[in-house]
Amino acid sequence: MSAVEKAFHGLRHMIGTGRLGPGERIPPEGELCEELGVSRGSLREAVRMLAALGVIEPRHGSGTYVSQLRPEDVIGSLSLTLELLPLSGLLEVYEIRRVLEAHVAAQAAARCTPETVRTLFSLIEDMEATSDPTEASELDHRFHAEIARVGGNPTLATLLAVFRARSRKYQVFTLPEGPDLRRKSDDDHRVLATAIADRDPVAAAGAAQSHVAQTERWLRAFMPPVEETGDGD
Amino acid sequence: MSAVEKAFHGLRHMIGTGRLGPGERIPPEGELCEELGVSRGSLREAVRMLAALGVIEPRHGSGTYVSQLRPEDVIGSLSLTLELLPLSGLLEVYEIRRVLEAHVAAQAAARCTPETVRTLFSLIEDMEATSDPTEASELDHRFHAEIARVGGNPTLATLLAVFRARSRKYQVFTLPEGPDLRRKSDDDHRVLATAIADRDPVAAAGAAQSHVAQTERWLRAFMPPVEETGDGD
DNA sequence: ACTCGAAAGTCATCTGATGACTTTCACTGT
DNA sequence: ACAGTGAAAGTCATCAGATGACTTTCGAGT
Repeated sequence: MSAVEKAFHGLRHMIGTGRLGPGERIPPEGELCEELGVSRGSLREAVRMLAALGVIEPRHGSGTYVSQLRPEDVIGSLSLTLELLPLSGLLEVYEIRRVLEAHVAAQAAARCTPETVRTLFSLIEDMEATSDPTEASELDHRFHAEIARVGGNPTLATLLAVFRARSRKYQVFTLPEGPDLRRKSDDDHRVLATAIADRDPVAAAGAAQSHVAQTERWLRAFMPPVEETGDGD
Repeated sequence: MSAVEKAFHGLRHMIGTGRLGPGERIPPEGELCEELGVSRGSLREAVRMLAALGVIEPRHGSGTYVSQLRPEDVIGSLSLTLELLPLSGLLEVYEIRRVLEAHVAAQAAARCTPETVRTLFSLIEDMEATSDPTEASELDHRFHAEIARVGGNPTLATLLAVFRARSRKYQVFTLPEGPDLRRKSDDDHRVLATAIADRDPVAAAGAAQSHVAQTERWLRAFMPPVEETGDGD
């Protein structure tokens, strides 16, 4: 086993066995180097790996701390890499997103409060009122994030936020067809918000699913022509 | 921006813009250090971060290569960290797993072939025949993996495999109640496989969902008594 | 009791040197 | 001409030492 791997697994083991708990500060570099039997350079590389994965968090001048180890912490690390995926792979992600958006919509319908309804329709009105595609995209994000929040599962809400962030990079609303797409999108939002307000989980799930499916079709339409070069390695 | 961040974002940008494509070898450390304006140590830390995230892959003596950038590549990185989550956070993950297992079961029911049916029932028979909890757990994994594979979305199959790997760490089948749990689990499997064989997506989804929910209840029952200390930061 | 500054502790970075592994290619023997 | 062998170049892996930057702590002074 290489030195970096030794340090990486050693640290992971300390956290996994509870020797280092969430939020706790880990020993300084010098001590860990001695205990793990690696140089500072190798240890630092292992620390960076765990930091990239959302497990620990170095603070310059203070020390290195274990994260809270909530699912959101480690899922957030996906946001750094998901945007590197080619569009072809992204469509598989969309199938997952479609299923999960439908689920949170149904959950939100079952749990929604009058205040939630007010918030959702307020966001819709702002969305319909603005002409700035960037602002519209931002409001769209907040609309879906609110539904996910009401759904009651922070981990799932984070996961969907990561998926959406990737989609937003495409900025479909800035295309020549943008206004048409936005009109259709706004309609979808009203149907979805109404289903939630009616506390109708089945209708909400259906509306959310077809909304995501619509976005998926747009991306398909605007993605570069399919390359039939089998992606064999 | 720190030196490591500079290198990290620089590399990520090269990959994101296509200057470095999937499978391609990236320039040697020396060149990248000069181009990015950081020392070798800082560059190596950035490389390790991207490697931990499944984006690049260093090969000793040969060079460092961009991964294929399939969704599975980056999702696989979660398997290193998901097992560090405390059980409380894991239950949120279970809700996601439940929804997605139901979806792949329905998909599998819609797409299944006679060969799939044979494979599934063969696995079930092996599962019922063995008395070794570890082997049973392994067969259970293969059973669900086969369904996910037939579901047709490799990304989703990988994601579910990661979730299951975390659950298997608990080894519920080795508990005193293990035999009872296994009997119930085996029944669930037969119901699920039958629904798939009948090409009945609705029944398959329901069976998968209740199977996961059952596992979830077992974990809840065996998890340490709930700590009511509100987890506010 | 409060403010300020020095000192200690810790992470961040750079430089240089050496080792290990892979790949390439010229050389040698058949 | 061909195959096998071994040396050499290229590349990543690791270590060691020194310096800088930032945070926290604590004591002196007001």
